[in-house]
Amino acid sequence: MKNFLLELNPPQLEAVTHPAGPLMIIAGAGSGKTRVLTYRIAWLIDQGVDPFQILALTFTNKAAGEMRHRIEQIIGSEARNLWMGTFHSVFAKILRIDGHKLGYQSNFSIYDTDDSKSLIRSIIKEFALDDKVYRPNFVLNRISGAKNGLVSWEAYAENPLFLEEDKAAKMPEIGRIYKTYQLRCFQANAMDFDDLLFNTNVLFRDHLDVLNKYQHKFRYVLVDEFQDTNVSQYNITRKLSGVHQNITVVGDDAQSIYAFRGANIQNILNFRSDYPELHVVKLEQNYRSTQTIVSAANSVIQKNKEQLDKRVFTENEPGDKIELIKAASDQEEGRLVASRIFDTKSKLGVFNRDFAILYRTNAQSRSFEESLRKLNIKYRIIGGLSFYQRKEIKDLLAYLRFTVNPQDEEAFKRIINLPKRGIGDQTVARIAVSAAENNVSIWEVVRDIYRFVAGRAATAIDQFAVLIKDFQRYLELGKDAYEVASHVAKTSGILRDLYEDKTVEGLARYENVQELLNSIKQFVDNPDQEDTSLSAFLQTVSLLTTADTEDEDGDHDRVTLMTIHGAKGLEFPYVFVVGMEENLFPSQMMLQRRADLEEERRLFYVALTRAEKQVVLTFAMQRYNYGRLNHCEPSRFLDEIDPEYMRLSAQGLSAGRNEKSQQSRDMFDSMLSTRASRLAQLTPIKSNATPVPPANIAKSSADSGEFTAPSDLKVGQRVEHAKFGTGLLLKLESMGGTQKALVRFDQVGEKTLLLSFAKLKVIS
DNA sequence: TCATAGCCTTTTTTT
DNA sequence: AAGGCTATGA
Repeated sequence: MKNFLLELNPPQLEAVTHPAGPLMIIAGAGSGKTRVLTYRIAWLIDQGVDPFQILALTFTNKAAGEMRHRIEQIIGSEARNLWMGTFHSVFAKILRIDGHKLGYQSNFSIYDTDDSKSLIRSIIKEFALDDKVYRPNFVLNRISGAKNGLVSWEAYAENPLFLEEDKAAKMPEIGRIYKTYQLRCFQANAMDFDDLLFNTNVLFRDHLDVLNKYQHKFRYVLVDEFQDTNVSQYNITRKLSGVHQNITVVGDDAQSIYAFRGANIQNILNFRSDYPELHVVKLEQNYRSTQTIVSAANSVIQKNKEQLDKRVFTENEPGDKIELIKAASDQEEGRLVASRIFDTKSKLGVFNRDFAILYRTNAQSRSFEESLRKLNIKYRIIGGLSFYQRKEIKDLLAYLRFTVNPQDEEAFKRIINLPKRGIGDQTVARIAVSAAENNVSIWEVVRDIYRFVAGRAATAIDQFAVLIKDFQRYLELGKDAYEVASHVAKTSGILRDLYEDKTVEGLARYENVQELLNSIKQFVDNPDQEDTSLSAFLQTVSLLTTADTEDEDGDHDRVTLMTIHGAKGLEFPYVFVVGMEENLFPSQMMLQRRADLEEERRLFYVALTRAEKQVVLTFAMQRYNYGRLNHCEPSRFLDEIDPEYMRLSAQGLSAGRNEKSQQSRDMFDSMLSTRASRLAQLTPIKSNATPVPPANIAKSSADSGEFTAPSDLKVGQRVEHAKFGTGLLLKLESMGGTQKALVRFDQVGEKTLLLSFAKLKVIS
């Protein structure tokens, strides 16, 4: 143990060996945060703390696994007894044990976003509301936001602010939808992601014996990525550490990128007032990146108003400048990045695994996949449409879910007519009515269908019921997850249906199901896995994080492709941050509010600071989006990097063989020179420079952060749009912070424009 | 009553 | 580009 401590610098050592009481570690990018957290846990155990008494909450399950592994190397196999995992997985476990006090059974289902959305959609339909006004996505976000802020449906219905906002957004029924949604989840013995945290809060609030149990169990509570916790999560940790007060949080306000999920920078500030005895340690030395990268990242993040006082520095070598590459299209962007990786590999003798391509949206991965494949460069994609989101996988999982928890309404809807057994919407609706009339669950109707419904459809339903009862018998016999799952796959007809589909896609789907069965087998055969029940497997699957997905084969030498969100906590020698275009990064949706722009900037900061040796930024002039070719402008963030640390690359010039490419070359040249002069005009950023308001969005009204339309825009005016020409403004509409204008254009007819006031000019 | 073709809308990040 | 919804035909 002692030897390990020798490797640490003074603030790191201070953090690791802080004896007891509340501790906050403000850890700048690349300052050895994970190492400190790991050593601190090892140190605690070395000091005689029982691993059973330590709870560590991490951001991904993979991070937890790796940390556990490293601790094991330091102090031995005792480390297995640590409680470690994501908030969601740890508290799902606790709810399985104690959730019955809230009326849930321990086999409760976990609804994913699709399930939630589908339930919301059916409630909207049942209420005979217009789903164009009540957009399921919006409603779900609203409910999720309430739950993450610990607002119950009861409280929501009484809150004048929410009611006011909903009325203004023309959605006065959201409170009623929220209530029904919660009741339906409860009846289905299901919790969504937010419920796992919300219900833990309720459990700890209403059942002090339970709270007491865990308060005494966990003498030490540690929270990683604290800047990304929301109120609901914060409240749980605060309660848990209420007795011993031994809470350690590690975070960096500059890397807070989950406000859209309810994360609250304010938590860091609240923390100080909640724990007057708080000890604060700042880790400011960056061991990861070159001086250039650290300085460039600092020059960007300094534009944010909202941040703690901190000075990240490094003693590493200066390193290469940040390169900016311009591409004609998204396809060329892919080619340039791929060939750049190819060249760097052969020139410097580095490996695929030394490169990461980071983008803002998952959809951007395509062009890079194609060009990497062409050059025979192996890659892995993290996130995106993951394995577990594929239809055939979700279908089988729905069968398994329904077998474990026959109250699961969403799983039922998914499988009742799959494979096709002639049970349509009408029949399902009739079952639902029957269930409601007799005040029993849907499963109770299905399992005794002849008692409730007679007729042709009843036979088909009875067959379905017999099938499920057979699956349930397997569970009762104590078969493990693999035995049940392979039986279900064979007997349900899913596998047979896919087998008969001889198309390429059908074959792939068949293999996917086989692969799922393989992974269940692995789960069951894992010696570390104590609980090999189907229920345990389902829980693990539904709480997997994107970073948790394993490499398919043992080949680790791959270029990594992922969103910047997915790159949190990771590092790579060479990082490409691609798609540096206005409205893509920063995202169009985020530009409405000042606070959100700051979050996008933090995201850019995270992207830059992933790199050890070099950053390459790229942008395209044209990009396919929603099946359309769009013209793009370079991102404002490019202007925010101190030009001292940047270099424009001449790459992207395809050799001019004809007039057309000569033309585009000229355009590119002039582009480069205006770009260069714009960069040169920027004076280096001083430490307390005031943020420059973005020029091309409407001015925010003071600091309220609300978007306001120019006041001179009125219905009936003639307006001009850069793309669509002139027209007549028919209607102005504001909904939930989203502003719309309906314009009848002379040339192209009526169009609804989103947030495009800046591009609308009044001409009469 | 059900299945399918074509129309229409969406429009970020993740547990 | 993809998924949901509606109209149409079986």
